[in-house]
Amino acid sequence: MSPRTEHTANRGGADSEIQAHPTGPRSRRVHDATLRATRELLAEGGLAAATVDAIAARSGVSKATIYKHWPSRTAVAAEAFGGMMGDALPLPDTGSAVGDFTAQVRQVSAFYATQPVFAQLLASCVTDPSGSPYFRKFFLAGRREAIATLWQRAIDRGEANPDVDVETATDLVFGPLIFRLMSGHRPLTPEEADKVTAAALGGLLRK
Amino acid sequence: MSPRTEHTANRGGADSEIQAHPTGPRSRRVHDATLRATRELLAEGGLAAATVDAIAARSGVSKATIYKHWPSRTAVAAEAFGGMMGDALPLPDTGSAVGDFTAQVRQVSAFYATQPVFAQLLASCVTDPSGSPYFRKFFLAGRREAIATLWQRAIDRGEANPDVDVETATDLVFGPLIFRLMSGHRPLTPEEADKVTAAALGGLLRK
DNA sequence: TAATCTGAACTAGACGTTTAGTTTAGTTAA
DNA sequence: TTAACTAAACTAAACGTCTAGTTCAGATTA
Repeated sequence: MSPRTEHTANRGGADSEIQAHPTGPRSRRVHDATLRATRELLAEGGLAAATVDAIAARSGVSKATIYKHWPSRTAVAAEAFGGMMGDALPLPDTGSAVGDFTAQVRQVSAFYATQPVFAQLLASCVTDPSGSPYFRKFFLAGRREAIATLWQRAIDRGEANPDVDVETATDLVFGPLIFRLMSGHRPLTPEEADKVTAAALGGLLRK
Repeated sequence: MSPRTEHTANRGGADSEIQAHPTGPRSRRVHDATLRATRELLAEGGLAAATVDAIAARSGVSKATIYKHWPSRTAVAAEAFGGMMGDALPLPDTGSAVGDFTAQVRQVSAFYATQPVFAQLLASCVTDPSGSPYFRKFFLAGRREAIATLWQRAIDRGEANPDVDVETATDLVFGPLIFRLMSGHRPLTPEEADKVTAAALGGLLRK
């Protein structure tokens, strides 16, 4: 079940930070219309164009109702944009850890570089913490799952260092990309992606 | 010479993205007063408290003049806060690459975790690109220099992998911290910092 | 005198809230 | 079966509040 088509209200549990919202057939239509309009606006003009007024105007859903379903503009945008990342990033299966990680980091790097909305959303979560759970659920969760799969394969093959946990491994390969994305001190080219992957896999110290 | 006490206007060159500004004795006073007031406001209430009106009111410098010296609020805040990072992060010298890097990453991690302004500034640069050069000059440059020193030592001792360039090494150790800082998916504790350092130094693959 | 700064008003735009009234889905009861 | 009812959900529009950045006449100072 994709999170994008799930409309059941959330009442506690692992995702308790995600706001509960009405769930009837009317609400489902409203929910979908809001997300669709938001995706269009994000594609056209980035996060800045997806103001709540613009979303309301285009979707035909009133502002008051939008705020019944989401806690903030950032949350709406994160849920709306979230699915696009997973769709754009197929899970590689090259037969080796080096191949798998290299391919995945290149893909993610290219996605970041060509989709400014990603950086805008991440930045928005800093000033609007209510958006963070949405960002994690609809954006990061898929990436972390993908890496977990690659990692387990590498462990099974005896290629991965079992002293490293998968969370640390994930952050080690994606962290540098995020850093560059945010501060802009280095480009996000495929060559740079490969250098990061090689350094992460091989380590900084001499063997 | 510290960047914080440098008041010469910038006319082209490596920092050409930094805006030129008036340089006489009056301007120097104005410049300093603005930065001092901004630092106070940042310390008291984070970036949100350092509005341009508040900076003008506290410093006695008018808004119009502030905008003669900096291109945006983000730029003022980045220059104002920049120096505090270097001051808080002494360069370690433990005698080994593992020791040096572990110490430095722990320090930086603690700084990020306790200084919300850092994340706020980084986020602000995404929506206000004119702030990025200031952030890089007054924030990142010092960190990159520090790592360059540690890295050169490690190379000289034969500990570091010479196939990795210092830029990649820097991003590999700090990237994961930045990533966690922005998305909040993992805490920035000393234990986590050590795990990141160990993974970065040793690599993800089995030896 | 000529560059620089002040002060204050002004523009433009956003978020999120509120209010008053309407629509809908579903349930009860005749 | 069908009519009436109810509670939840939605709409529309205005409102309050905040902020970044601009403009300009006049005072200050190097």
